[in-house]
Amino acid sequence: MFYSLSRHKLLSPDSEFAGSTDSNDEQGAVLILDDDIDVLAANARFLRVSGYQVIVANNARTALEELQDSLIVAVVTDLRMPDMDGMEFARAARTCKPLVPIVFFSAYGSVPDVVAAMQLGAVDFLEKPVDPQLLLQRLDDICSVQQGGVIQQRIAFDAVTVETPFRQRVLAYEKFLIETSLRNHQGKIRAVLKELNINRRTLNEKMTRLGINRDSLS
Amino acid sequence: MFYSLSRHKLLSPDSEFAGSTDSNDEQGAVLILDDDIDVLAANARFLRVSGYQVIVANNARTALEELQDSLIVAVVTDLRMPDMDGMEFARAARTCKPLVPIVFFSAYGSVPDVVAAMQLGAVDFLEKPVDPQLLLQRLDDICSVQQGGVIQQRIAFDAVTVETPFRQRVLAYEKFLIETSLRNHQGKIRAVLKELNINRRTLNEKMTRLGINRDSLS
DNA sequence: GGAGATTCGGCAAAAACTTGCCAATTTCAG
DNA sequence: CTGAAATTGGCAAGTTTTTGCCGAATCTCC
Repeated sequence: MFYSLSRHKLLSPDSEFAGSTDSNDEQGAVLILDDDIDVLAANARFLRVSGYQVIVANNARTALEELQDSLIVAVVTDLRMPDMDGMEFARAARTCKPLVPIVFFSAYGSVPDVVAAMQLGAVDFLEKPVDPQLLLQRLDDICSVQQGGVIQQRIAFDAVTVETPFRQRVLAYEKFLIETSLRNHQGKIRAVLKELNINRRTLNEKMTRLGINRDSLS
Repeated sequence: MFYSLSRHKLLSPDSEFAGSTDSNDEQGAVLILDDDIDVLAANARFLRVSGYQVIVANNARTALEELQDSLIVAVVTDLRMPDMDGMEFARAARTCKPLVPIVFFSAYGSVPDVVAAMQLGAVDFLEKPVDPQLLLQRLDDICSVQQGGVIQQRIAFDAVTVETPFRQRVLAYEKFLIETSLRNHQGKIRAVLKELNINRRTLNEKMTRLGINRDSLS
C-alpha cells in the first residue's frame, strides 16, 4: 500500500525518521516551545546549565522551522498557545519528524488532553509550573534512547505497517532500522555497521534495494 | 540478549502475544473490571445490548484469571480500586497478555495517572461516569484493530528488540508478525497464509526456524 | 597537495531462503 | 468410526541474499 515493490527495487516515498542521539556522539539540541517568554527563558537557562543544547521558540511556526533546519533530539512544548496550540504543532511536527520525542506541559491539562497527546505519541505530559528537575529527568531518559523514544519510533513506523503483506512489512522494518541507525549516527556508515552488527557489503546492498539514501536523511 | 541464535535455529523463551480479533471471525469477550458492582452491571448490560460478549469481574484477581482462561479481546478497568488498583492490574495483565488493549476509566484521574496509564500502553482513558456511547465507540475502534491495538502490540514487541543486532531484530519481528497473526486467527494457518500473503511452505519453514508453535499460543 | 581513512560497487562463489510436488499425519464434523 | 479438510515435512530445483576481494572515488586532516 505504501511501497510498490518490483522484484529487487523498493521504491518508496521519502520517509523521515529522527531518533534520539547516541549519547557519546555529538548531540543535537532540545527545542522548547512556549508562548510565555519568561517561562521559556527560565526553562532554557536551566537546561543549558544542565548541559543541554537548547533552541527556543515562542510560536509554533518558528519552532517548525527550527525542527526542519536544526538537529533536534527532543521537543518540549506548551499545550495552550495562541494561534497554533501544542497539539496542532505536534501533529505538524510529526509529519516532518515522525520520531522526535515530544514532551507536553500545561497548566490546565484535562484528562482528554493528556489522552490525545499521548495517543499522538507524546513521551510525557508534565503539569505547569514545570519542575525543572523533573523535566531534566525526562530529557535524560529520552536521550538515553529509552521508553518514550521507542514508543515514538513505533508510532511513526506503524504508519507504514498496517495491512501490508508479510514481505513488505519486514522490508519496511529493515528500512526503518537502517534509517534510524543512520540518523542516530549522522550518516556514518561505520557506526551503523557496528551498531547493527552487519556486513558492510550487505548493508550497501540493502540500502540500494530499499532505496535508502545516506544523504537524504536530514 | 533474548535470543540465542545458532545458524538456523532461533531458540526463544516462550513469548506471549494476544491481539484483537479479526472482526468477522468468531469473537472473544470484553472484560470489565470495576469494584463498584452497580456500575459494573450497568456497563456490562449496555455493552451486551450493543452486541458484545462481556465478562465481568469486581476485583483484579478474578479478572486476571478470566484473562488467562478466556479469550479476551479488550479490557476495561477502573483505576481506583481497593487491593490491587487498575494500574497494578494492568501491569500484571501485561505480563500474561502483553497485547490486550486496555481502557482505563476513573473519576479522579490526575494528569500523572493518565500519563502513567498511557505509558503502560493503555489505549484510552475515560472519565467517570463513563458515557456508554463513548465506551462503545472506543471498543468498536479497538475491535477494528485500529490505533490503540497497534500501539499496544508495538510496546510488547519492543521489549524484545532494543539493543539487538539487525538480523535478530528482523527475525524477532518476523516472529512477532507471525505469532500475532496466528493469535488473531486462533491458530488457523489458512487464515494466516491469507492475511500475510505468504507461501504456505515458506510459512512452515519460518515457523520451524523461528521456533513458533501453533499450539503454545494460549 | 597528499597520505590515510571511509565508502562504494562489480563480480562470483557460497549460503540461505522460497516453493512446488507428493505423501504422511492430524483434526474435525458427522 | 469414517472421510474430507487442514497441516506438516522431505526433497530438490530455482531464486535471492550474503560476502570476500579488489580497485575506484571521496573525504578528512595535516
